[in-house]
Amino acid sequence: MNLQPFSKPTDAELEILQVLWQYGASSVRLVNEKLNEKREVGYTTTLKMMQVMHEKNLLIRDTETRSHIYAAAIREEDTQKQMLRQFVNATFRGDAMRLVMQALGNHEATDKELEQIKALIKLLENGEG
Amino acid sequence: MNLQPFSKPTDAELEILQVLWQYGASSVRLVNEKLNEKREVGYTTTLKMMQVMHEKNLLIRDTETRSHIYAAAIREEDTQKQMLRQFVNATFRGDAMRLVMQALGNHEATDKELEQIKALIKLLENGEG
DNA sequence: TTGGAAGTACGATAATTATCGTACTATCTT
DNA sequence: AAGATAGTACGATAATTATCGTACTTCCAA
Repeated sequence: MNLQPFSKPTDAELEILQVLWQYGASSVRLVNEKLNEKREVGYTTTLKMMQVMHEKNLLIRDTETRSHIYAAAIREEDTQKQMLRQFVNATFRGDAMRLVMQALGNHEATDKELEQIKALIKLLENGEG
Repeated sequence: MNLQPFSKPTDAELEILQVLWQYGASSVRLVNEKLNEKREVGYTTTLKMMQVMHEKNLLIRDTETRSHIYAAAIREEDTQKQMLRQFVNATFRGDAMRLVMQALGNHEATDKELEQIKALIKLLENGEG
């Protein structure tokens, strides 16, 4: 599965993917509106980006209806996983644990979150070893 | 401190910063050699990059000696912190805890690392609230 | 049935990044 | 002192990304 060599989406492409992951298959119109909640960007800019992403096989689309419907061609979790790996390598010289410590240390961890982590640690401690 | 608005270094810039963080102040020659352990890159390419980074205030340099000596102008930990924040926002929609869970889940955590995390959790549980 | 609204396609362009060739300069070596 | 060596400066360029204007198309509504 997932044979293509992963090519990191750009920041702007990621913004579009986020919208599609969050709201599911959508028109350019909707994506553009969501983007504009964060920053100003022209409609045709978003359109062009999504067309290019379609060519890059980052998006699939249905052109049956007049306003074409786009969806992410890659799964959010797979993408996150790959981007995380690259990020850790590039920024933390491959030391994932340092990243975790940083993230934990800076984050205002809630009780519930700490519980989650403790549960995960337990799993890891017993688990497949 | 750190008044400038943080502008994310590019991937290639980060590679150079990594060398300088790891080996301390260095000549272009040395940086280029280290880069070439990973991928092929021409000497003048590295030189030019470092000159540009100097203009961007990412590097400082000492031009006293014939072969100029460059050093990172930004601290590794500060940079990591800021990049981590941006990465989490862009890739995990701001959910740092999801990142931690992913990183922990994918990482083969050693006993020692789990101990570290447990210690950190304890700190967070008692600590400053 | 026609005119406007909403859509797509596509080319042009600006900005940024990465790359390197070439010219110039300073330093060693013999 | 002359030539080789190692360095810097800098301009040109390719590639990529982001942005948008304009032309064309389709559909609905008056």
